[in-house]
Amino acid sequence: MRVLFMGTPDFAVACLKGLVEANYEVCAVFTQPDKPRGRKMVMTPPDVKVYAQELNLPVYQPKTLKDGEALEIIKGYQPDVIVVAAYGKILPKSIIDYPKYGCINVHGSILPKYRGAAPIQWSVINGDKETGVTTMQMNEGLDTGDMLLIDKMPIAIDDTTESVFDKLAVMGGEIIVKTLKLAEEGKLNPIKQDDLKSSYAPMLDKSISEIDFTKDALTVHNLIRGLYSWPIAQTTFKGKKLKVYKSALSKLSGKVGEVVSLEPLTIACGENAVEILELQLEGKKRMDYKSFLLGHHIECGTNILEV
RNA sequence: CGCGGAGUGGAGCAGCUCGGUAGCUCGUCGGGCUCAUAACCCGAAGGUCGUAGGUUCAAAUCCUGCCUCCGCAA
Repeated sequence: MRVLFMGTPDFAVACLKGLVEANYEVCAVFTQPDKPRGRKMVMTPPDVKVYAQELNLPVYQPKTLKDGEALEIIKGYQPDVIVVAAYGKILPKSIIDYPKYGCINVHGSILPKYRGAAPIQWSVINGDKETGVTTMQMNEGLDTGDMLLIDKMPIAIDDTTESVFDKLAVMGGEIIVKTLKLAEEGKLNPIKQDDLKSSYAPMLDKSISEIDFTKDALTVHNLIRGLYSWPIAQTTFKGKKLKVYKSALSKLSGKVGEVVSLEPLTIACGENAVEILELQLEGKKRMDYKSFLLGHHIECGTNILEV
């Protein structure tokens, strides 16, 4: 089975890796164009490109798939199936319909929940106890294709978006191989998505990263771990941005924003409190709460929102 | 040249405005107290103050270049 792969970030790398290690013939890889990143705007290639080049696979980074050019390239490889994982571009019908087995997408949620760009992030932010990966037969809609296989896993209270990503990526690499195998054997059983149960998980942006301590501790904690490792939940301390990298739930309580313990640093929320374990003040390095307290002697009872 | 913050013993910070031989909290090491301790008491080690120059009798502190880290913006 000739596979053409499309994907961009590390999540997609795991899928590609799964295919390669299962000895599928990956004929070519499509990924997003290199983009400038970081403070110095250095052009950085997507993770998938780096990995594909290690394997000496041909890599294509078209700006768009909508002109006929991409389709021509694809036709040149005559793939039996196109596997898409976190590619970040909409595929036109002409491409979706081209391969014998169509286009199969690996999605980081239990569809139809969390269609869209950031399913994993939102499942953590919302405090879901379970998530998973779904493979689907792509159609023209946004993650609306018929579901092929689903694999589930629990989300622990101390999981972060990053840790869930890692686990789901591995599962993604496995489920896509299973899916292709069943496809070849004609044993797939596509199931229509129930649109009424669907939800949308839009790309994250920094506008939601401000911590609202009036919410209950669990909500705050979910935001912190859901935004890890990007864009990181934040609050304000002495007029400067304070990013919170890691937190845990505390049984203590107090007025909103009040420091109720220093061991560890614990801030009261609308209900209960969160332990702030790792943080970073604007202009400073990321550090644990202990180091932070050495340089900023804060006392119990201080309202962190008012200093 | 996108905007801004920062580089001070192992860690986190103060000192820099008003130049004059380095301080705080913690850690480390030694000793003491204690049934015991991450608690307490006494003592010790450890710093070319990012780097290269300049001004000066004298610079962590003022001026200039460079390096590195970080926040914002992209």
